[in-house]
Amino acid sequence: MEEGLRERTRRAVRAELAEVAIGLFARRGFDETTVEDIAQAAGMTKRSFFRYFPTKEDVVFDGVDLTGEKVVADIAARPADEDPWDSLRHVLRAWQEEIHASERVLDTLRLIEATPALVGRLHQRRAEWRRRVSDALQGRPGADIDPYTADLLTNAATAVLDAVSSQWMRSDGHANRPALLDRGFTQIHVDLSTRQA
Amino acid sequence: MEEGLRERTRRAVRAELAEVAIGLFARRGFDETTVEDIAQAAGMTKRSFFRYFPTKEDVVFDGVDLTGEKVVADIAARPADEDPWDSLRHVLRAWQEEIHASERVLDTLRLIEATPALVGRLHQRRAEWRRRVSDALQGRPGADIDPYTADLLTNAATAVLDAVSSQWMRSDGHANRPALLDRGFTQIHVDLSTRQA
DNA sequence: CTCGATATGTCACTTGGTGACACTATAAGC
DNA sequence: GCTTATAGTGTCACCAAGTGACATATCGAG
Repeated sequence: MEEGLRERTRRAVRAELAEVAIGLFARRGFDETTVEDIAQAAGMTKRSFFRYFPTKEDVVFDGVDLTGEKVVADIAARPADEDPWDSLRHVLRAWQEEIHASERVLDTLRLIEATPALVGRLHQRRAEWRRRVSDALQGRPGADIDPYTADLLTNAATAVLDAVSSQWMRSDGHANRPALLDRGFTQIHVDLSTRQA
Repeated sequence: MEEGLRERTRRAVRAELAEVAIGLFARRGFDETTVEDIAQAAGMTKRSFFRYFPTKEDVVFDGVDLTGEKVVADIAARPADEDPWDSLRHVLRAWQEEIHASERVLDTLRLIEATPALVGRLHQRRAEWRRRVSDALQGRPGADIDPYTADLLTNAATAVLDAVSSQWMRSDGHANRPALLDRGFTQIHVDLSTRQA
């Protein structure tokens, strides 16, 4: 039980740290804010900050986690005979609906877009995520998908995700993310025919 | 004319620096190699290294430049009434054929894949590149493409590119990049119907 | 030969990030 | 109530990536 308790308080500290950090970033900018600033504002040392987040960039992604254990698991849980493109659509749609409500996402995305280092970090995380999704697609029971096609599917899905985010920001957060996602998944088709090249 | 000359020697120095750096990275790893190591091996100071490359990461992308002014220009140069997806395919295919021959690309890609920092930097560069391509698509005379669709097209194209690279690495550089690209562009279709959501 | 631009070296500094060690508070066991 | 293990924190020293300022060397044009 101590395990759970510790985890809970740890998460609380992380959340507070993230809160404080985002605030400072929004006001002063990412590069202009030092880790020591954040730590001090949160009442701790620089060293302690790094006990909660591995890098300065990661504090931004705390709330808006795009890595999503959940997504990977959900893919695997989908009916095995479902078209993989549809599986991706369903899972990602559910995920979009979740974060659609969340406040702060818009600010966070703007911050990321305005900060090259954060763009890099985001895509780095997403690269890991994609590999796992791609594996999940291939690993489905009875799946007859070659690695190249699996990558194609996964990458195309993130292509839609990125376009959704861009459009959503263009609309100042007014656009409907799930609707945009649906539109993207409809506009893009992925053929599964392997025998071709 | 001095302009050109300076540019030429500058490029030579950059190339040498890149050569040396890649060599060290290959042997010792990216993180284990310090900028001072590189500089010293190339007969100069750490400070001078940074006069040729803005960051340690960038030295890796010197040869394999994925930013490609050229690609953007080529897009704009394509017949205005051509299907944008086909334009992308043609331009990227030509580009793939160019680098297909190039040695060192495989090593470089492996290095990138093995180094999170480089993955981040690669995608960061590519993000900038994509925005410009997307703009180019919309800017074509007579083009009736909304921003969302333009992003969708561009992102889908990079989705193919990424899948090609992955597959190519999986095959230890034996696979035919242009052929893979064609296959990807054929497997993925992008609808241009705007009126939908 | 002199002048002016450009490349380079030197030095000092900031910042992200890490390892080592000491200290404190808390919770469990006696 | 006292002891003791343990997690969280502070402190300090350190490395490496960049950056700005300034001095110096080099080299081509006049």
